[in-house]
Amino acid sequence: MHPYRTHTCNELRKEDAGKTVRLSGWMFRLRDHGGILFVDLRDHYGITQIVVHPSRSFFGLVEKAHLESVITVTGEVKLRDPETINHDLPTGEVEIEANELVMEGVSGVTPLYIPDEKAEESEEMRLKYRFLDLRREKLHNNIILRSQVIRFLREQMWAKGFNEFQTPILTASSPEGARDYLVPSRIHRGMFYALPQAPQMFKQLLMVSGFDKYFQIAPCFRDEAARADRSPGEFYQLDIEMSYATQDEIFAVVEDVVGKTFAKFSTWQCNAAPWPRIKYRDAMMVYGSDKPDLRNPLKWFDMSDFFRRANFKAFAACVENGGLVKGLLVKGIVGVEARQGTRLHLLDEGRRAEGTDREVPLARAA
RNA sequence: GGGGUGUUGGGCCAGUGGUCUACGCCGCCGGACUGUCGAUCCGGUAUUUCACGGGUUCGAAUCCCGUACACCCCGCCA
Repeated sequence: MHPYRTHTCNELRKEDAGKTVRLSGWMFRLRDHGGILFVDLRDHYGITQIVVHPSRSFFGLVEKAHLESVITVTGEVKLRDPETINHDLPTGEVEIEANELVMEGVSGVTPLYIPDEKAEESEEMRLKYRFLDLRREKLHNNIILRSQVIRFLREQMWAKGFNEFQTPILTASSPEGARDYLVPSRIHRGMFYALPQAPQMFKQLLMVSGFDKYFQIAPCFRDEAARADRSPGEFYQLDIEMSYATQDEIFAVVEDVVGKTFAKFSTWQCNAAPWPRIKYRDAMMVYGSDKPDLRNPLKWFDMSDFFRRANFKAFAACVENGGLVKGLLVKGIVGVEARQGTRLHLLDEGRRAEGTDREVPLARAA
């Protein structure tokens, strides 16, 4: 018999009843009834209930063990009585009656309580004990999701005939917008490598060498400040390059790959291809941004004609000098004081993360 | 770089200048219990202490100033 396991913790079903099996995993939960112990044994795949009877030599060992200790259990797969079936577990129709038990790794009391999925420890605590936080189902699944998304992106790009290339990490600074990360060189004293902000130069080198269609899940490094939705330092992007392609052909590839990826991994609604196309000038005029968030219902209206004739010289002068005066239509604020300089907090229907509501001027000159 | 908010026992948090010898939940420890699955029930637990330093006050977790750290926003991010 394999020294650690014959099955994973998400494998055994009622058809396996009667088999002698061996499982290894973490003690996720312990229910101590004095005369009988129930251990929820957890591994990457799932949870299986282990039953320990008081006649077993290791009964006391399990009873006193801290959660998250790692054990190997050998025993018989037993059908559960109908009234004790746990319908929340795929393995809930069976349990393992432990006959042998090896304590592989004794755990101390963990600073995070792993079974509590609703816990909201500070970011500092969760990062300090990252190896514990990642044991929790939600974060564990996030890591798996990322793996699957990246695999799916690769499969689609390969299927479309793109070649995947790696490009150097230690390189020279290129004239892009962000600050570079620098790595001191031992060979060239006093000199530094820069980490690539994007694979731009290498990608172009490959294209002029005739490789026709390129993609990379490209690591990018930019030494810029973090944000709530933006980790500092590094990120990965699906980088695509095509030869002899029209703009619409490139859009079609992106719409297909990104659309299918969201359809496969997300329950969020994604536009069917072709996606709405917004000209740069229109985006800037209507949304004030070249990357507008279309969930935000507020649009800028051109009020230049009105203010040209209005009695407010600052705005009228702006229009006379070729500028624009624009306004937002904000409903439900009648009675709110709107003297010059007042700004409104627009909560945007609660979509934004807490504390990130933005201040928007009622009117502005541009 | 600028601004805002916050920091309370192992974790999450409550806490109007005196009723704080600081509440609750979780954890943890001890006890009971042979069918639970967030087990249950009983009892206990935590440098008289509220990030640190100083100040106001008869009296500070609570008010003021400074420092440190954290988070968020702006700047920044082709």
